[in-house]
Amino acid sequence: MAKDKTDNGSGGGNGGGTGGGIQSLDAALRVLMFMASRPGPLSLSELAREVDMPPSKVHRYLASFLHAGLAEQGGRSGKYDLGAGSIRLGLAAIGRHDFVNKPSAHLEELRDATGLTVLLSVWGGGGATVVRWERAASPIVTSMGLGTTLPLLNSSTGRIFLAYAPQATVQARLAEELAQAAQNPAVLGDVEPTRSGVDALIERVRGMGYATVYGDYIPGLVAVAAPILDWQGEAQAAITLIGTNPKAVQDGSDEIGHLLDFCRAHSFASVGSEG
Amino acid sequence: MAKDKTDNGSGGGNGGGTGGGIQSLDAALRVLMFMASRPGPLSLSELAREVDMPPSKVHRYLASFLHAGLAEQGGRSGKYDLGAGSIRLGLAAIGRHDFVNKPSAHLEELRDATGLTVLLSVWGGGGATVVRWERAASPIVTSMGLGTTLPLLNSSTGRIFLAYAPQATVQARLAEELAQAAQNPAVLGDVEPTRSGVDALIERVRGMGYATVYGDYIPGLVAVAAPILDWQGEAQAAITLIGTNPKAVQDGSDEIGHLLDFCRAHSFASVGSEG
DNA sequence: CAGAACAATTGCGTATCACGCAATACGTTT
DNA sequence: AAACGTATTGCGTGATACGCAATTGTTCTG
Repeated sequence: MAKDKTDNGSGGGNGGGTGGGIQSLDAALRVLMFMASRPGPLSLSELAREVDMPPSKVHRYLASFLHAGLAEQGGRSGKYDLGAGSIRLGLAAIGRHDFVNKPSAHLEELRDATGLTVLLSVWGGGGATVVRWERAASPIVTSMGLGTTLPLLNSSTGRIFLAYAPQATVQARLAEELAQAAQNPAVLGDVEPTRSGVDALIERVRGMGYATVYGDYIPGLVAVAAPILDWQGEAQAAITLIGTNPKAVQDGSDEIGHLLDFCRAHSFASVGSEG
Repeated sequence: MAKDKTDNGSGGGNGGGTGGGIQSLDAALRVLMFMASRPGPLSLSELAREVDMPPSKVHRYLASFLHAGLAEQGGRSGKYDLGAGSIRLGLAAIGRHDFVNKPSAHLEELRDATGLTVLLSVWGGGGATVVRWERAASPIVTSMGLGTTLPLLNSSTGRIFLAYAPQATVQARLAEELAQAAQNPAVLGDVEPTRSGVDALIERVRGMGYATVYGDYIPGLVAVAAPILDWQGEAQAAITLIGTNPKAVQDGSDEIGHLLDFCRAHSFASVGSEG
């Protein structure tokens, strides 16, 4: 009895768009992922407006996120941001990917072989993010470190993802940087801030299998980066060498040879032309 | 108004443990964070047993996680694991994390819990530099303040960086202090000013997870310091407690317990062995 | 310093929906 | 082929998440 009230078949699963999930959880996770898509903290009202939900609803989601440590609330302003729990979650997820795990154990060897600072970056959160690094002895004073997000166009690391990551992945960031570069064309020495200029850059990088910059991102520093490719030939990670001596990153240098050997050893596809 | 029927206060908010969150979301996030705490994929039944929930409940949570990309389902066995969305979320959080400002907001609590002066230092400018501090009630007159650079060998703060910062970082400073100590061996009470003496010190600090000094740097003051570690196990900052009572910094004291709790809460690696 | 304007938070009732149970589909083992 | 264990899916109902609106807290303004 009391059967006729169930006209929608909602209880528990549903046959609709989500495909068997929980509606409130889907809504909550949409809020969480939206927070991840934004560069910084958000106020409750901003967040509620952007995800098109009542503030009280979002507030209760946030209370649960706070409790789980996935989000944190900034002191005075009361703005919300991702928290330490999100970092733990992300590190756990990163730690399971062989494309990060395998190389990171050997970064030290690469540093010793080249004498340069070594970075391992992955794409996420709207940019190339440094997740491992090994410092060289030479005192490189910079604000860079673990967690740094590198630009797409004027860092060697970014250029690797530009050339070897799926277009859809980098598109949003590319549009941003192109718009920004249109106002400051000077910062991009060797690239035209246009669609065709970018295509030419991609061709150039793919042809070489690596990317170099000479003080474009940080004056006085030179860098060279190469991709770690999965079976589809897409970049899962990038390895970057950073130093001060331009000769170290010139075509055909021993350092680049070591870098390419390293990336080849940890890739499931070859960097060259054939697939 | 003021109906007396509100005995549980369940609707919307609740007055219980979570503090205003959503129960189903709390449960779902417990599942997610549990997955993060495990090294690899888990089957539905394992997961359900471990978090003590019915499998069907967990299954619906996982369906939502799948849609959000936070989890993925392994092809053959149907096991569940963290997905690309977790990486995106984590990288977004990593990019915003600040190893200085996040702990700074809670230094006051540590001071109140211990009754000691609290310092937060980072490595910069060629040495351990004090960037935050909370003065305790007892007036400790010293020439120390913001921007003070602490010695590597005979301050507890310096010893933390000696033991937990990359060798390349502290190398130059270490050479300086060793050369200086060779002329004045007296100032280093418990350490031989030799390479092997330093190695023994490092081992000692790492074994304990913290470092103490008794008036070595400033006569009449005792100090204990512990590291805040990033996910590579390297020190990003050091927290130091300073007082006058030697008993406060003796092994097993409450003050050291609070210090270690504090550092653990702000670290992404454990001080014990290494990660 | 008072008051207004705005944002964040919290009660409350009700319609909704997530939960538990049990049946089914799926895959692997004997 | 049969049997077992696991993942998945309907279903009804009681718990509960939602929207609304009152309230508190905080910042701007006169």
